[in-house]
Amino acid sequence: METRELRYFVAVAEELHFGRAAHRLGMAQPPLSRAISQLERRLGVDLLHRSSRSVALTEAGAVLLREGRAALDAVAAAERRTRRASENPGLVLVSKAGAAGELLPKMLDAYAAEPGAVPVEVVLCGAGQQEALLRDGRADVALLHLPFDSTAGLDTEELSTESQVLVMPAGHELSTRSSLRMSDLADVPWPRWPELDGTYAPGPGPEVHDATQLLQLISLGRAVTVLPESIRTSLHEGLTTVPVLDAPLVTTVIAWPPHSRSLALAGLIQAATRI
Amino acid sequence: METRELRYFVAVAEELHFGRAAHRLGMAQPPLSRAISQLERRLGVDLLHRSSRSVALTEAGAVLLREGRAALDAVAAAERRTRRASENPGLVLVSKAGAAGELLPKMLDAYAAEPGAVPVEVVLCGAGQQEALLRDGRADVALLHLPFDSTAGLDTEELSTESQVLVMPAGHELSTRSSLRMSDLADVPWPRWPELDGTYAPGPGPEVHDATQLLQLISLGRAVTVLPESIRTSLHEGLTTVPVLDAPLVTTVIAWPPHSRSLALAGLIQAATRI
DNA sequence: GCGTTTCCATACCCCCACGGTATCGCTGCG
DNA sequence: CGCAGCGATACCGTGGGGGTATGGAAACGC
Repeated sequence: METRELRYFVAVAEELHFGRAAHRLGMAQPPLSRAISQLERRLGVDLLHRSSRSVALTEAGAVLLREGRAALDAVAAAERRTRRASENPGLVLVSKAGAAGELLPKMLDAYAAEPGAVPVEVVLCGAGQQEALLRDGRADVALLHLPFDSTAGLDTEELSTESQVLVMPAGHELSTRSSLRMSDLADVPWPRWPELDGTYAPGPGPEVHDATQLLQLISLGRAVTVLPESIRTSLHEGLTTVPVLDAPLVTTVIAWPPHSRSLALAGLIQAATRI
Repeated sequence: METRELRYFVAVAEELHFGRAAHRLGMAQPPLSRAISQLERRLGVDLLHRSSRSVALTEAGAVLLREGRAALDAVAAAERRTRRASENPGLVLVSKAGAAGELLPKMLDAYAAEPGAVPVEVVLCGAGQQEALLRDGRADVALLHLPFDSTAGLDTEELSTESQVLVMPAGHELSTRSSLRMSDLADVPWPRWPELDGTYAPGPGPEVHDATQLLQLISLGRAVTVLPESIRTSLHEGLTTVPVLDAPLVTTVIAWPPHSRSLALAGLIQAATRI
């Protein structure tokens, strides 16, 4: 199967419309129709139920859509990483903006001090995007925070585990407590983070899209939230924290695509786990 | 990048010889040379150091070899799974021969009792092959045993954790002990399992390639070994076990490729975790 | 109910890119 | 210095991928 065929099929399967898919692919509709039927004939599998009015996926077609997307991602990642490897011998590390605390600089310093260390470019992105960046080859390695991020399909090493604290303005009614439980926070509206598609789920809390914005909202008394305790080192005045005893523990892991353990990456991982 | 180009490059990168690579690909050498230089020109990256006498990978070439293999695997898996989905709506589960104990039949029964369950084909294979079967699409889901198997690049759910026991013939000198420590076994020669390539590492222990063979060797007094305690339910007479207190705990997990969570697979995973 | 619109499939043509053969040019070796 | 080995280049033929025009079936409007 050629990637061209996969691209064609994925386009048709997503649009469920040969005309639109052909337009998206920058080609005419008839060759696209032919390409898909050839693919079906070569696989010996019906991928689409067609009537002259509508197109629908068969069971097998749904499988090929899922698997084909992953395969196309893998090909794109191969190309991107190859290009990056030639123009820049370094690594690209991705982390959530504002979430890395002191671990990240320590790790980078420790790695930079090693013989044979390569430059590490740090990319900060929104929550939930790290996986996509790793999968399609724009990044080599990521810092993830369990249990929030998923490590599906990645190799990982645990770096640290920490408890969580409630972050609030200094004058907040809960700021005098020495510790809290989740039940104390039952009726607090949580800030809402964007979904993968960039939209927000409905709810009472304020919409936020990065940690800076969140901390500013907290300063203004418009929000409170529970964050890993390492956030305390980067809080400005006017904010205070109280431990939340039964909040889930947050584990920071370093994660990378399983097949891509280059020498440089192995060094960085090793440096990270030694901290 | 087309898969054809990737196949060509991988062949050349593995052979480091255009003539042999072309032969392996069933084509003549000149079009292969051209295809590779075109690929290099299109990527804008030198993949190979060539002299008229020898070929060597550049840094970027090494990256493309790694990533390209993974991408080709993904494409092959997409094709295989699609074909399987059309001719057979079931799932293929792979487990190490003799390692699944009672968990596997329980799991299959629990799943089969569910509404909408599909047939599950069980494939038993040698140690360390499950990952390859999952990666290239010949299987949908696997039972793995940590810490022996690696779950790199897979999604997993823990099913059970058990301690390990020493398995030996009934008359063995250690069989009268109520428990053991690893230090008691320091000078016991371990049976040797095949490596990924099918060869055996040198060493004093007997060579084995499946659990049946191993148990027979133990019956004959030619070997002893440490196995998860669930093995006890399937031991025939003449073999006995003693707990090894400080042997690593064995966790059985169910594992699947991260992007392939079909409805049927989700059902099987759920049934498995409920046990 | 018939024209119209909206799709996907078919028919036909063209061109390019892929693969083949022949050959060159470089290099290490006897 | 000649030869053998190997990759690159030159040139050619063909198959297949893409284009346009058109067919044909199904939903929709009046």
